[in-house]
Amino acid sequence: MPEQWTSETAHRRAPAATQEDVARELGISRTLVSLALRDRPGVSASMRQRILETADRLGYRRNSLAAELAQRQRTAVGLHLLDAHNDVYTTILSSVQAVIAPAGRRLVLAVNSRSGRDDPQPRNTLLEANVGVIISATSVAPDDEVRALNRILPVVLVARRVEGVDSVYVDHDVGARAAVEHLAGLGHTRIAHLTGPSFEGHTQRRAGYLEAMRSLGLTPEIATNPGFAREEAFGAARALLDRPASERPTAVFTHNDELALAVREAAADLGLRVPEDLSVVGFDNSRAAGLTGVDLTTVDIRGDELGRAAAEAAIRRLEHPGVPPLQRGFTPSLVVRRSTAPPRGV
Amino acid sequence: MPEQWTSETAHRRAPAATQEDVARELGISRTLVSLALRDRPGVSASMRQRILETADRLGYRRNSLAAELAQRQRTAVGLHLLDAHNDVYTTILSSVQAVIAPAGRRLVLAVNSRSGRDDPQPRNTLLEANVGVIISATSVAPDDEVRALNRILPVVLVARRVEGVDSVYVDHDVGARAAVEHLAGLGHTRIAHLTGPSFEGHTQRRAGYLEAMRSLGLTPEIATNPGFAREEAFGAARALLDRPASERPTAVFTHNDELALAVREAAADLGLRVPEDLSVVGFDNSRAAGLTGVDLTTVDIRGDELGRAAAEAAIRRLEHPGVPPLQRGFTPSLVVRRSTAPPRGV
DNA sequence: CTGAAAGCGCTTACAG
DNA sequence: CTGAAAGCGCTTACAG
Repeated sequence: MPEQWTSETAHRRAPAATQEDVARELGISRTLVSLALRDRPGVSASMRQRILETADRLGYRRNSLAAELAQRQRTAVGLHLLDAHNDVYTTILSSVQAVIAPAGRRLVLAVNSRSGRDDPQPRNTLLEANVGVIISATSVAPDDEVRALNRILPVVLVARRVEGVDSVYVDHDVGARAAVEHLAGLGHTRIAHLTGPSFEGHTQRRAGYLEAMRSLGLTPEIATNPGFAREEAFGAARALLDRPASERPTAVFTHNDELALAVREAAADLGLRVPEDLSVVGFDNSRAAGLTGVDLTTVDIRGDELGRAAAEAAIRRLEHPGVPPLQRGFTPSLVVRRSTAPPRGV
Repeated sequence: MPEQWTSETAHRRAPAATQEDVARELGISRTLVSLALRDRPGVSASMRQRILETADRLGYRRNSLAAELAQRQRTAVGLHLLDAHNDVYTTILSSVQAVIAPAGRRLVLAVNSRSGRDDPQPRNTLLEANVGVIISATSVAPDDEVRALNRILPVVLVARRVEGVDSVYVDHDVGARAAVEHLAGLGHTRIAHLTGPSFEGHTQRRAGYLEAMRSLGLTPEIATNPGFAREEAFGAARALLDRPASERPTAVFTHNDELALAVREAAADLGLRVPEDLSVVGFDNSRAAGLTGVDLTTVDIRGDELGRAAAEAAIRRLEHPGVPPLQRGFTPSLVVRRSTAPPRGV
């Protein structure tokens, strides 16, 4: 602290009171204070009462970090998010919070600095923050790395499945197939897929698309975008659509809703109407997809159930470290809204 | 830990290596290890090299919580959010992260359990998590409580101004005035305001509305919704619109974009088109407002600048505890999109 | 019921 | 350049 501030006592804060302070005030031992504050047996009712009052009067706040250190425990939950802008992650975040907070645990958050890229920093922050478990809602690391991390600190995977690691997963391929079949059922044949970067945890949607196209006897076309965020997908989306009507796909199925939003924008930019000129199906059923005026047909991964289940799995892992890995699957379902229709001339 | 897991060694994790382990391995003192690991002077180059290698080999991870305790420092940043579903908060969250993470600090997150209500838990969690500063993006507590908290632990307010407390604020009344004047300029006279619960930090928008209406010689009408979230505002929005055309407001200005979204939905439900039958102006310029198909006219509070500025203020406060309170204002600006038009018959 | 002591993983004077 | 000791705020055996 620089010398020049030393005189500004107005903004100085008194150091927080500790158990030591409470004990000294009462002329008793720290042990008693600790016990009383945590409502543990071994303190007389009257003494407990006096301790509580004094603690209150002194403005005592428990330092839960010191407590954890002393207890050789890790009670905090780390949450690793790929991208805080995508509201699927936000939904997951708040449903995780909805379970973690009432359980009296703290949530340490780490977000990748750049969407759609791997980034070692969040993981390190979480490891050093002494969390007891990491909920990972980012499918960017290879399976082996996930397993390696899981050997150091328990990991709970969200929307992804890795053998040997707690996984609250989604059958992405089932969802992708439903999307393609919906489109084909409408009469589309030129159904393109806009995908994101090829991380190991992210290939299932594309695989489902390919498989569905193949089994329907249709020719797949895949365009790849370097990231997962809407803002950086406009170019790829436009490139996909900017060609003669006879060659242009009549429907686009995207890796996630963010990319679908970009496709809608690109379509609007090219004067194509959705769904009259172009059908669009997203993935995730993010909050944005359901907005009046957006009305995006999409595959619902039930982000809030996923988040809740992940948080519960995290707490379970913390309470029973030795329990076998959880593998809990959710089946996604197609939500048909207004961004899909039969192609022109059908 | 229950007895039955004791045998499941497969899922056991070895306790993390400590500086002590590294020191023992090398037959040196902990001091040296600590110094070398933090790149401090006082260790020979060769010894430092050996320490780093050994630490690496042992999979040593610094326990930054223990380090903070020993350093009598609080380096973590707490972020208190009102509602993780509203994407203004999400925007703030990610811009805060964008500053905090590169600074090597950890972010502890606390979110109110129920939107639009006061909730003591997040504050307590943050206090016990030993954060050094709380960035508060929730205007729900009275000014005095904010000051009281600020006396215990430095607070940085987002989108709100309280004297004596670091504030990265917005002139909400200026924004409200701009919204009303825009509407009046289009020819509207029956301009209603849909507001949220009356917390002390939340009255400026309404005050700006009232003042603008008064100075334009128009009769204000205020409807109150019990919360700030879209999901719980449909009823109030519908009640506001469900009356004969001659008595119905031709324009609604809402406390935030979430409420504006609810108004749009209620309008659609009643068969009213936006903007032909009803103009809607929101507040915040959330991500949703800018989506193609939503195109909401709104007041931009520059959530990302706000978040960044708040995070910088937080770091400044941590580094220079005695510095006088920051009061940094942002002027909001109206973003005209497609949800506003002249009223029918003008 | 109450207290003295040791320890969690780390850092910081203080000696040598 | 290196190490022994004390301490951060807390908890946990262990005695009395």
